[in-house]
Amino acid sequence: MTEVRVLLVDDHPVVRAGLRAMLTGFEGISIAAEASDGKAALKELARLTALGEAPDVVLMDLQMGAGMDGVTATAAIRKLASTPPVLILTTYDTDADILAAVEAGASGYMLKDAPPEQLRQAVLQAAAGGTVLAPRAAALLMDRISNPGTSLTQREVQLLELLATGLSNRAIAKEVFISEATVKTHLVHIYGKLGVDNRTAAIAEATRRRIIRPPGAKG
Amino acid sequence: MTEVRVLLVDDHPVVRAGLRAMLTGFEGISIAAEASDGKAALKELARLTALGEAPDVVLMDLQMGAGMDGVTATAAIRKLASTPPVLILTTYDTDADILAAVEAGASGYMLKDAPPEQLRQAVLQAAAGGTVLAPRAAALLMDRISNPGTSLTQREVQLLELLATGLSNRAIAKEVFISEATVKTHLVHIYGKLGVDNRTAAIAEATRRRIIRPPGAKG
DNA sequence: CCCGGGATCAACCTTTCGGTTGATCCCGTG
DNA sequence: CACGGGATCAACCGAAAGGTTGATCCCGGG
Repeated sequence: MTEVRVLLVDDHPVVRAGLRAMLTGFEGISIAAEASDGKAALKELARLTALGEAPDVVLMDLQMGAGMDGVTATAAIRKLASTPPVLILTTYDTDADILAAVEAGASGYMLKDAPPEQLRQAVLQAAAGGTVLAPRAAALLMDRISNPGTSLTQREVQLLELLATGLSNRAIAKEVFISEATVKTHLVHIYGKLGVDNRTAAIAEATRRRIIRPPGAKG
Repeated sequence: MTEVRVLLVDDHPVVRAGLRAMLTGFEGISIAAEASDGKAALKELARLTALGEAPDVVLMDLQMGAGMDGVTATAAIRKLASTPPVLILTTYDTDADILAAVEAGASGYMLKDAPPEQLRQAVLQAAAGGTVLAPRAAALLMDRISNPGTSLTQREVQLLELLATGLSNRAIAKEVFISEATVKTHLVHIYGKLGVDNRTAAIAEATRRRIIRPPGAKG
């Protein structure tokens, strides 16, 4: 196996062209196939595997407008019998994105504005079975294990995200199938951890700390 | 005119590589230079013009993490003595993005997920002095001229910005030296114009429309 | 000169939110 | 098994926000 074969997954033709041009320009890296969303990626993966040409690494965008999103696709890929490493390549470095990706079983997390050389290293490392994280992603995970007391739980982050979309407590409750009382309890905890005393301040602070994406940002 | 010469402006190396690969693959289009932000674009423009090799069109991303943003850069370019057409190429089709771009003097507005052929047409048309708008952009502008009554006043935008920082009505009142009652009146007007019914939704909607910056965004 | 829109404020009422207390359930760790 | 943390819910209260009505002032355009 001389070459590292990559399966590109991104919904933007421009980005795919860029990654293709960039990666094929490197020694020892080639593009096995491309897909515009998660579902297509799974199909491509099956096709390549059947041909005995399974890719050595999947390069996956998290934000995809239509079709299956990156997290879902990553989780699905990791459940297959033969699972190539999935390297996440995304625009944002928010806590929620990073956590979701790692939880879904991604082998790495890189930002799209990374320099080409870093991207090359990441692809090779991931293909070799290694883990590669962008500095912020690594820092977040370290922080998460060192002092989990001050950091938000997954549930809290989830509610925070819904909060930022402008939903009321009641609407949030319906959205996640819990009671309004529980939503309020979570919010009080969130306010305490963030050091604020109302929902708008919580959104501002969480956005500043990059715990959530800016309200209205596409995902 | 033998070749349409393009100045690429985008902060992501991957996207630049994609556009370069895509555009240079077309007959009659070539890349004059590239820049990673607005300031660098102005510098490149000056350099190329001094060499007598001014580009025929500037292909500009609106969202750029660091440095001068696309709107500012577009406005700056349109103020020069010799102004090449600026074609906006962005990820989002939000109201304020489009409006801001057109206001800044852009000749066109395309989305990054447009098919390559559409992109080629757009570049050629813009270079020829024409106007080219993505369907949604065109629709928005039509709608905007037909009923302009829904736009926010300066005062309302100012209060929205304070709102997004997490301040209470009382705190906002103190901040701008008006009564809490007046703040509430303004907020009711804002909610009506944005089509929402609470402050967090107003922040989300205003952020989505790019009426205000995301809470906690870098200054 | 009158009209409209923007900004300002008050009074009033309803709904939502913030905060507390206390409780149950589940799960993983020591 | 006991303990703690996370998630769940209820009841309660005061504070804040949402919504309405009505009013004054200023300014610019028909």
